[in-house]
Amino acid sequence: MSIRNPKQALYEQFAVVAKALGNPQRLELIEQLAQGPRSVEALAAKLAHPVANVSQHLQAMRRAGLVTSERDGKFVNYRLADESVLAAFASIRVVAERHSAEVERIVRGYFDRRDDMEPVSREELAARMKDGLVTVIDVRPPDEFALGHLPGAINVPLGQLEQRLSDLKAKPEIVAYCRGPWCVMSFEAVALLREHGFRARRMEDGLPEWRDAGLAVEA
Amino acid sequence: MSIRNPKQALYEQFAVVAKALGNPQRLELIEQLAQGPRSVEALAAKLAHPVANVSQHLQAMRRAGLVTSERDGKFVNYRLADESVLAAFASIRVVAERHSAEVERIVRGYFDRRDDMEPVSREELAARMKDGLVTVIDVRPPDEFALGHLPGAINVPLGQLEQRLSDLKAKPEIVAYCRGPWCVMSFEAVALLREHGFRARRMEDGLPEWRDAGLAVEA
DNA sequence: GCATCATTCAATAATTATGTTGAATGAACT
DNA sequence: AGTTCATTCAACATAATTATTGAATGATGC
Repeated sequence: MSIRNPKQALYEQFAVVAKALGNPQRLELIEQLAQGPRSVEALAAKLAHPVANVSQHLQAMRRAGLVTSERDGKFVNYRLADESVLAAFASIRVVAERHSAEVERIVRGYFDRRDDMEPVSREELAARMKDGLVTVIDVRPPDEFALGHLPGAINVPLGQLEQRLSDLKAKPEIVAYCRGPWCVMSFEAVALLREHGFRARRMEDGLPEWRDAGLAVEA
Repeated sequence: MSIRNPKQALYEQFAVVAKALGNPQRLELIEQLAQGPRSVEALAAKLAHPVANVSQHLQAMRRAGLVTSERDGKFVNYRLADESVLAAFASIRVVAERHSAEVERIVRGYFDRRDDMEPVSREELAARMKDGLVTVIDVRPPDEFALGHLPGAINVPLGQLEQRLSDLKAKPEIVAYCRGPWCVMSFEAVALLREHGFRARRMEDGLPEWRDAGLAVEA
């Protein structure tokens, strides 16, 4: 159909946005960018993908309005257009969690200790932090931690957690968080901590959701 | 990459859902299904597309978990999996409205009287309806009206509006609504009513949003 | 100016999505 | 049993997406 009415034209534009979200690599880029702005090179390193490939995906997302870019010296930094992009990602995740048998299978297979983990909600954690009853650890890599983290959180990247167990104060409970609701690292951190006798839980969401909820972030 | 970690596998599933939303025809089907369950034939007639084509799109959406189907006699009725699908659609629409220059262009070109139209919010309309100060007209086709509409609304399909102007009581104001926020029919209805001297406005959302907000629907 | 280096472009090949056509399926009814 | 008819399947052609490679761009700093 060559002649389109305005409604069809609008729907095509909505489809452009959805299409831009319809690729696992781009979703991973969004998760990374939700931590903070990044250069193409940094993103390529994180995802372990060729730079040209990442650049193309970023440009596709820019065309769709999901991200913006800004040159800084010889680097081009990309960032999420705004929080509505993360909201769209979240709503797609909800649909998948509710209706995809495959998601359920993956979660069962790899996150089977999930029910044991009794995730802590943002609100609950904020309350417990105020009482000083909890040690909060951020298991993301240091560069992501540096761009913002929960107030008072200590940065213990997952790879170093085992060696640094003695650093953790013997508060009643340890809460681990990372990039977002399905970020694997906090699951593994909690499992490891429990193996060593700590009382540990996950925060339900990651830093981006915490920030979007208007809660305080330390830089 | 043939070996995938659970995170990548999850992201692939999220991408499946987003991809299923990444097609204008499927989005139109979702808008239709948001009005109520429909058979393949009915949907094909609404969209003026071949039945086999619509069937394939519906099956793609079913695989992605967006819709469910149920046989009723010789018809197969499809319906949205749940309200999270409409929420995902809405969040994608928000991203497009905020960041797509093309969407802005379309809206300017075809909906340029939009600012004049001072849309009525659901809450405001609900209040005015209670006071009996407003005539509510549903400009959708009769079959969609029959599946549910605002309490007290009268069904005046857009094509019949001009002939039925005399039916409209001289209440202080007429409010028109249709399928959703970007449904063209309510815009055109308001423009036509104003040309004939009526004081008319649009409701901001459509019936599906009204229903999802928990407000009363008449069958 | 010239070299460096992050990013983008261009060209290719492989895969996947899309629309069309006509035939197959399968439930309902005679 | 056979007919009808809504839906689905199968096969094909076309278009779009994706990853990969190497070259081009363009800003920086010597």
